[in-house]
Amino acid sequence: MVITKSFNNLDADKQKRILNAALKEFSENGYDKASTNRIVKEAGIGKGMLFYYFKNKEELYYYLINYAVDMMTNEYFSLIDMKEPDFIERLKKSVQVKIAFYADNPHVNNFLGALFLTDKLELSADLETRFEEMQRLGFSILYADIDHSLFREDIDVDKAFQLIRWSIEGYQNELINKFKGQKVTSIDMDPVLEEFDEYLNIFKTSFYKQEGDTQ
Amino acid sequence: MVITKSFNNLDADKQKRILNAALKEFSENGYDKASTNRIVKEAGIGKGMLFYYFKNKEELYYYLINYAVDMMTNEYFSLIDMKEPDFIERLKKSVQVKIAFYADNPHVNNFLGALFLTDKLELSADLETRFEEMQRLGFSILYADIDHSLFREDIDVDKAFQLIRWSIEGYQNELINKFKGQKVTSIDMDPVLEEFDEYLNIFKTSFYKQEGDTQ
DNA sequence: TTTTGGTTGACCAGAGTGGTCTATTGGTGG
DNA sequence: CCACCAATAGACCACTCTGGTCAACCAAAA
Repeated sequence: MVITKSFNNLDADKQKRILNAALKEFSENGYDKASTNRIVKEAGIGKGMLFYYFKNKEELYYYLINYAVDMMTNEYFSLIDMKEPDFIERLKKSVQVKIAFYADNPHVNNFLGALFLTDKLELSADLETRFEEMQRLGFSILYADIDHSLFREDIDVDKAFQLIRWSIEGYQNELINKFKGQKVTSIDMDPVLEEFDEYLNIFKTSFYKQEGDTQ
Repeated sequence: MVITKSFNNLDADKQKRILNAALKEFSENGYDKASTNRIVKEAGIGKGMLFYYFKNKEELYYYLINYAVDMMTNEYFSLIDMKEPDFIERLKKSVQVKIAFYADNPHVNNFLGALFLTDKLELSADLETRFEEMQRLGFSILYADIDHSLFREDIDVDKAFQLIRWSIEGYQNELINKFKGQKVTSIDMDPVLEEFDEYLNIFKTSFYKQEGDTQ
């Protein structure tokens, strides 16, 4: 990564404004159709500055990939308790972390998601391995050292993992759609988390061994 | 809807090529950023023809909305067996219908999905009501006359519906991603449907009353 | 031979593209 | 007070792409 010293010396707020604007633009339109004009307008800076901070569109894009991967690993993954052996409990906590992360970085997830769907052939080898490492890390953070014995004997645990994960994703998307346009910080999360718990408890009562079950 | 007689008299293949190209372009880029140039290239027709068939971009878009809603109601919803009282069984069948529908109309779902997320303020009142009716129909096709008594007493049936629906959506997305770029017709669906059944059977064993349960 | 419906792509004005550069600001050191 | 310099804005550049038009062409019918 080239220096971009000038950008790194900016006050944190401005940095974030620019990065969020750029992440949003790229994740919504893809590399080619992303517009630097829209980025500077959204970020509230002059056109010249973007190319003062980053030598061109491409370098900005690479910077964003590094940034997004860093944020994901340091501000999200690292906060999840991998000691928790109960899959559903671990998920409950990870979702709370995710909400806080999303409030600060509303576009990092979408950006990385779009990057995942993109043909990565054109990425530098270094970036690609970093990205793949991040994916592996995300995987193990969800599944490593999970206590399989909590699940009923008559259901396939790996498939159950998937079902639970997909359900959470679906619930998330529904929330994002429902609260579209509202500031995350302005939303009262308590009833949301409560409802979320109810959903997960259904999985607990139906996928887990119940007290009194013959082992 | 304006006549567009010239377009309706085209042979069915060409119509479909044009409609599919347009549906794809609009669903991937939204109305403003959709390009008529890309549509005609993808459809394999001259630029002039598009504006010979449709008077302008806007009319094409409205035609597509009508078309997509029609297809959805007549070629998809109408083929689903609403007599089946078992929620999961009904879903199993509806997914098979959906796969066949998707093979013929790979972009209708995405187009309507994008339309749903769009701010519908700008749509004509007529189109909007048609669209909403379609949504209501889709809802009742899934949920009407479902036998709730199949479910265990200790879980919230409506929430269970959601969990199952989200799981199916997640599985679908995974498939779409996995087979991205391949022609749907070239895919061997048997193992897919088998795996799909296994997932749904997990729900059956865990959400439904089991034989021997005290009622 | 003329007419007619279908078809193409060159072409248009205007908007948008990534990127450059000049002019200006405000602060700092001498 | 001057000289310097990093930071900043946005007018501007050549170029591409936009939705839409239109003259020319073609095959078949009359």
